[in-house]
Amino acid sequence: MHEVAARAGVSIKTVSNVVNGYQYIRPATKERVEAAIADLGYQVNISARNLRRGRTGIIGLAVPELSLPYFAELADSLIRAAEARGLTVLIEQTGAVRERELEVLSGQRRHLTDGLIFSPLALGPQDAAALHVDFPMVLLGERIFGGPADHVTMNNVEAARAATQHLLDLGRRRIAVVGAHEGETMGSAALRVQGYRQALEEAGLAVDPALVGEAGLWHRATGAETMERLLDSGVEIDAVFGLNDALALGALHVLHARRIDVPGQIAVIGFDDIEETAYSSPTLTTVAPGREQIATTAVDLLLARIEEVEPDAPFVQVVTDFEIVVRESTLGEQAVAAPS
Amino acid sequence: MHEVAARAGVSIKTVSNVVNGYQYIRPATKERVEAAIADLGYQVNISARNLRRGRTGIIGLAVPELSLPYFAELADSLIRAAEARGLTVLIEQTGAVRERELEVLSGQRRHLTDGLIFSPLALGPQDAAALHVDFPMVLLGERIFGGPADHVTMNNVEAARAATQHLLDLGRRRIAVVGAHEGETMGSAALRVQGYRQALEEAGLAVDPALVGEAGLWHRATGAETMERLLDSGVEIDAVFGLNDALALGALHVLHARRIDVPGQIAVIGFDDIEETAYSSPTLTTVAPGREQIATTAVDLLLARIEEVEPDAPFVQVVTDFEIVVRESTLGEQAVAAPS
DNA sequence: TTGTAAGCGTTATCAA
DNA sequence: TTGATAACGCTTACAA
Repeated sequence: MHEVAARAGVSIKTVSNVVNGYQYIRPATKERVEAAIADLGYQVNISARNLRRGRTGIIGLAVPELSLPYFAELADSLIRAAEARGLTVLIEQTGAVRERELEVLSGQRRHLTDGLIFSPLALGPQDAAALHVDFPMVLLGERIFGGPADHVTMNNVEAARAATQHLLDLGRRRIAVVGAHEGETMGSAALRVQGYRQALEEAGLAVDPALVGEAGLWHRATGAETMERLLDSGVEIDAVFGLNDALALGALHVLHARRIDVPGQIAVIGFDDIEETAYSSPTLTTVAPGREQIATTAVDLLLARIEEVEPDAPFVQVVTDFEIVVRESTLGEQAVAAPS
Repeated sequence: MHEVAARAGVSIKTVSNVVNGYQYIRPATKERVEAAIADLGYQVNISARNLRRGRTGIIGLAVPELSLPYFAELADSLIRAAEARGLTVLIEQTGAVRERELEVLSGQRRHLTDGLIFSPLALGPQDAAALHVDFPMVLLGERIFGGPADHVTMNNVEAARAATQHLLDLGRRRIAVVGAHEGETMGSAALRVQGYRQALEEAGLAVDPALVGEAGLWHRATGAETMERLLDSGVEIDAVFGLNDALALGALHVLHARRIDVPGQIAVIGFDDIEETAYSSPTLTTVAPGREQIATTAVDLLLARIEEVEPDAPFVQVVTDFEIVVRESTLGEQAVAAPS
């Protein structure tokens, strides 16, 4: 910057002003400075700017793992939303491990970022205190209620109720769940099972515990295992509600391997609307949670906190929309137009 | 840091020494400083350190998009590898758009990072000059040859030859390709088609141009479209080589929709070994490129450049191993043990 | 409209 | 083994 100033015959302050688009600069001066910048190929040193400004323009994104398609697609949307607002995203993977999720809240990386978008999966009620952080943070997902931070979530209960209702409307009565977390009272699993129960009760059906399959991790592999356990138990099943798409796709895999017709014998619905669901065989009916809306809302909320638009605004909870996307796994192959 | 120094009764230099694990500190002094750090909950200011050290501890990762499972899984591995070496990863999405790929090489973000791992998809021979950058960079993929940077790649020709050979070994003779890029002479598409041709020629078979299906983007949707075009053309086909898994899965989707038995009528093989291939119906035979090896190699190469272990070391090209993973889409359902 | 000078929180140099 | 002091490159009062 000194070199640029010398070459343009001005002070470094003026160079700084030009670089930062300060208004009151004589056009001639500005031109000279810009010429000097171009000649020397000067670029501002971001570290120095960060130090002085106390901001980095980077926001952290903490997710379980990018190899889970839902989080990969979410990260994609968040990166785009952040970029549109001049922010860069630093991704941290927690592996859904409690210790790592706690680290995210206190770690060194927080000094590198202006704020954090955090999708916790392992934190429990006992960790509520750790969420009282002194930096801007937006929580994603359903893990925390009344949390001490802005929070973007969807109406899980209602969405799960609608998904179950969709199966009931098709005449299914023996609807199994894949992915329940026994003993949990908060988090996506608990809420979605709650919606499932509600729908059944409203239809005047009892909830058969034998139909509720546990799966700790929500991966394809655990979905497959749970589906096998359910089938092996001999319980009667005419539909499956996978609490996320990965679980549902794992279940679909097992049903295919056992030559069980989907949706003829068993209809399947998932949750998340990851891209893969439009291409599986059969294609998977699922709940679309409005990923873009979640991403832009989260970034906007975080940016408002970072810029202290309203310093003492109370923490908000934004509930996003959802939609049931009907595909072959519940309606059959004739009824749904193939994509592509 | 000043406060810590005051509390411990030492100079800030000593605090700095303790923080950085400098060797020659009297244990008593060290203890006092550490106590003061704990009391005050002090944490070093990374921006200041970056400014002074001229390094940020962040490396950039530029990929087309995270919603493509291959790149999501690659990013996952790279983030883990970087973390194990004390580095943080900043992800940039280029959307496989040439302008954005060029931006990555010159953009402001480069000042935020110590180096770049770059997986270009759109740059062509005319952009070779832009790759002469003055910061540490490691290239991934097959887009550039003799590039002016370290380069991690796999033997695409050989891998594609092996994939085609696998189909030939099964007795298939009318092997279609999905994903070719006409007119291109470098890049994964060209190399993989080359391997395909080699295998056919070695088997004494002619290459039928009608069997080579174009697909610009390597997504499920384009794979589906290309498969439909091939089928509609009426050309005889008994096997399909998807140049990546997304294309192959898109093709699989169309074959399923048209009630064409896989692998009975048409066998299918993909390329990349994304997780989804182990759960599709049928599961997909594919080429596994050794993702972990690619990730750790890339990070190690980059770190060596950043740390200038050997300042003038010539650029290296590391060729990673591959393996054919045989699943139902070529062998049938009886022959392969199901996962889970 | 532009310049001067202070200071952001570290680390590096060199002396003690 | 430790301390004083000078950078690192920028932004920002404040002054001119």
